[in-house]
Amino acid sequence: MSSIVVQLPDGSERELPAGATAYDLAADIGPGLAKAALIATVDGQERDLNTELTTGASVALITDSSEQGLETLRHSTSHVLAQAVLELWPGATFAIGPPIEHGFYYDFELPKGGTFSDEDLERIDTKMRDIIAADQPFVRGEVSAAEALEMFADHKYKRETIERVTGAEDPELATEVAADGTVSYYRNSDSFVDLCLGPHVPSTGRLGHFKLMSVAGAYWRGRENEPMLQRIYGTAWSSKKQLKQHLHRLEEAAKRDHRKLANELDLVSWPQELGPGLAVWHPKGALVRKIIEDYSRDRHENGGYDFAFSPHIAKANLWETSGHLDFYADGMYPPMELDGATYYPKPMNCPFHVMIYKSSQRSYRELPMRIFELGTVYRYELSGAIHGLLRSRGFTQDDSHIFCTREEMQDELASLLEFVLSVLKAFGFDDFQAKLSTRPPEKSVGDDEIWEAATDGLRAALETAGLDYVVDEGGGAFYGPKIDVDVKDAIGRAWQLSTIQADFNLPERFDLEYVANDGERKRPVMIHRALLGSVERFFGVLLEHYAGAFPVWLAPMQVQILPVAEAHDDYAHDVAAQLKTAGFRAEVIAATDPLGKRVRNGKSAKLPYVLVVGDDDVANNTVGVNARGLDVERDVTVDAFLARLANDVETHA
RNA sequence: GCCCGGGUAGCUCAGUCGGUAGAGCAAUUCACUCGUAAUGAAUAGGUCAGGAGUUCAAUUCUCCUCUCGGGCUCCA
Repeated sequence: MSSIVVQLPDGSERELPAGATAYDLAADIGPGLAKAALIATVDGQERDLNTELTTGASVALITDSSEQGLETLRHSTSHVLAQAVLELWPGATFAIGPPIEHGFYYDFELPKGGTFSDEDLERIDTKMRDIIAADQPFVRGEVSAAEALEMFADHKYKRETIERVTGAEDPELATEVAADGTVSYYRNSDSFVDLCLGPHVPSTGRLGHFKLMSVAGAYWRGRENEPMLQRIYGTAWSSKKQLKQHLHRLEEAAKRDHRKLANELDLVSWPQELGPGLAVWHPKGALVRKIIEDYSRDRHENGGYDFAFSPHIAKANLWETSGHLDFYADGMYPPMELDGATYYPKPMNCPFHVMIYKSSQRSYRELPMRIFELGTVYRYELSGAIHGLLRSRGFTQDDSHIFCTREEMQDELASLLEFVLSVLKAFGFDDFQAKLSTRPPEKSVGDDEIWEAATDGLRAALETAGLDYVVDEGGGAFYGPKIDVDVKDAIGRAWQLSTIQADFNLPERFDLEYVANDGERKRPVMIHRALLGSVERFFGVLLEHYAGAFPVWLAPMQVQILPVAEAHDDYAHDVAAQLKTAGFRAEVIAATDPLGKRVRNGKSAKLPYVLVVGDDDVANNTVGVNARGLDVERDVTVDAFLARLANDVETHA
C-alpha cells in the first residue's frame, strides 16, 4: 500500500494513503475539521474537498470562518437559487451567479419576458430549503467545449459564456469558466447542472443561513445595449447568528439613512414640486451647512488659498476650449440660447479659475497660486442614479485649482494630502483608505517625465502620511494621475470624499504661462482638488456617520433649557441669555407640556444637552444637565456648564 | 435612461373583493404647572400624486405622466 505526503500550512507534513482526498485529510486531522471544511486549497488553487491529493502538494483546508470559505458558501447558495428558479419556472434560463460582498446574486430570464415579484421570492426560498434539506452533492465534471454547448443547448447565456471561453480572460466570468478553455460543470441532481469553475461546498446540506433580499433588473454582461435580465439578490452566512447580525446591521444602516434623518430632524426636504434631486434646506439644515462651509473657508484662508467666485453659466466657447464639450457633453445640462450666443450651466469650476489665472501675466513669484471657491455645479445625472443629497444634479464643490511650477508640484501635492486629512479629521473621520490612480495605457497627455514626477509626488505624499492605499494601475484620467481618499464612517461604510488630481491638459488647452526667473515663459502645472467633495453630499455622509447626533460644534441647536414650572421661566431665559451671549445656540421650552415629555422631545431631537432648571437651580445658580447618552447630573453651576460647552466646541467633541 | 416595486392627513401607516376614507404622533384650543424618555379632553386637517379611460358609480380596475425606493448603467 503506497502512501502520499502532503504539506500543511503550518509547515508540518502528513502522510495519507494513496488516493486520499482533501476530505480524508481533514478527517485525519480531526472530526471537527472534517465537519467544518468546505473546500481546500491545493498548491494555492481552490479545489473541492473530494479532490484527490498527490504527494508533495501543500494543502490548506478552508472552513466557513474564512472569507474564502464564506465566498464558496455564497457561491453554492447561488447555485441552489438557480436550481430552485429553473424548477419553478419551466422555460426559464440563467446567466451568471457569483458571490458578492455579504451574499450572492443570480441573473435569470423568464419565459415571455416574465418578472419576479416579492411573493415569488417566498416560493423560491421554500424551494431552496427543500433542495438544501435533500442534501444533494455538488458533483464536478469536465467536458469539451462542444459537449458543453450540447449540454446547455437550451440556455443561450451559458452557450454565449462557453463561446467566449477561448477569448481573452474576462474577469466577469471568473467564476464560470477557466481562461484556459477547460469547461467544467457542477451537477447536484438529475435535473440541475450549472456551468461553473467551482469549487463548491460538498453538498447542499452545508448551506441554509441565507435570505433572498431583492429583485432587480441588470443588463446582461452589464452592458446597456444587452437584454435586461432579472436579478435576485441574497445574503448568506455560515451561521444563523451571523445572518441575524447582518440583517441587524442593515436595519441600523436604514435608521441612519440621511433622507429619513433629514426629514425627522427638519433639516432638508425634497418637495416633489421642485423636481428630482432638488432639495430645499430648512433653517436647521442650513445652519449646519453654514457651519461646515464657514469652517472650510476658515481653513482655506489659513491654508494659503485665495478666494474666488464665478458665474453658474458660460458661453459654449469656454467649454470647447476646456474640452468639456468633447469629453463630457452627456453629463452637462442642455444649452440655452441668449442674445444669439449659446450658454451652458457649469459642470465644473476649473475653466473659471483658469480665467482668473489668465487675467494677467503671471510670474513664478506668484506661484503656487491657489484659487478656492465653494462653487455650485450642475451635472445631468441619469434620473435613476439620483439619491437624496448623495447624488444630485446640482451640488457645491469645495473646489480649488492650484497653479504651480513643475518644480513646486511635488511639495504642493504632499502638503495637500496633509491638508485634506486634517480637515476630514476635524469632522470626526479618522479611518482613511486612499487610491492612487496612475497613467492610463491608451491616450494621455503630458510627457513621461511629468507623469512620473506627479505620480512619485502623490506616492510620496501617501507614504509620508502613512496612509493605507491601493494602486489603480492605469486608472488615472488622461490628463494626470490622482489620489482619491475614502473615509470609513461610524458603522464601517466607505465613502469617497476627497480627490487630488494633477492636470497637464488644461494648461495646454488654455495656453497658460508664467515668466520664470530666467525670463523664459513656461507652462504651469494645474492641480484640482476637493476635500469634502460636494458640500451637500458631505452633509449627507456626516448625517449618516453621526446618525443625526451632531457633535456640539455642528449641532443646529446645542442646548434646550426646560423650566420645571412656569415659576422658573425667568431663570431659564436668564441662563439662555448667558449661553447666547457666550456664542452658543440655546432655546427655552416653556412648561406647557410635562417635564418628562419635554425631555423626551429633546432627546428625540438628538440635542447634545437638555438642561432642567427648578427651585434648587434658581436658588444656587445651577442647572441640571442631561448630556446626550449620559446620566443626569444635578447642581452643575452655569459657569461650569459654559466651560464644558466651550471645550466641546473647541475640541469638536 | 433601463428593470421591478411604491405614492392614502405635516409624519408613520391601516383600509376600501368598485358605493368618495381611519388610527397614532404632530398642529390648534381648553384644563393641568409638573425635577428627568409620551397629562387629559376637544377641534381642525385628505380632489386617496396628476391626467385620461371603463363603469350608474373609480381612492380601488386599465392606460399614460410625474415622483420616490431597490438595482443596472453612468460618475471624463
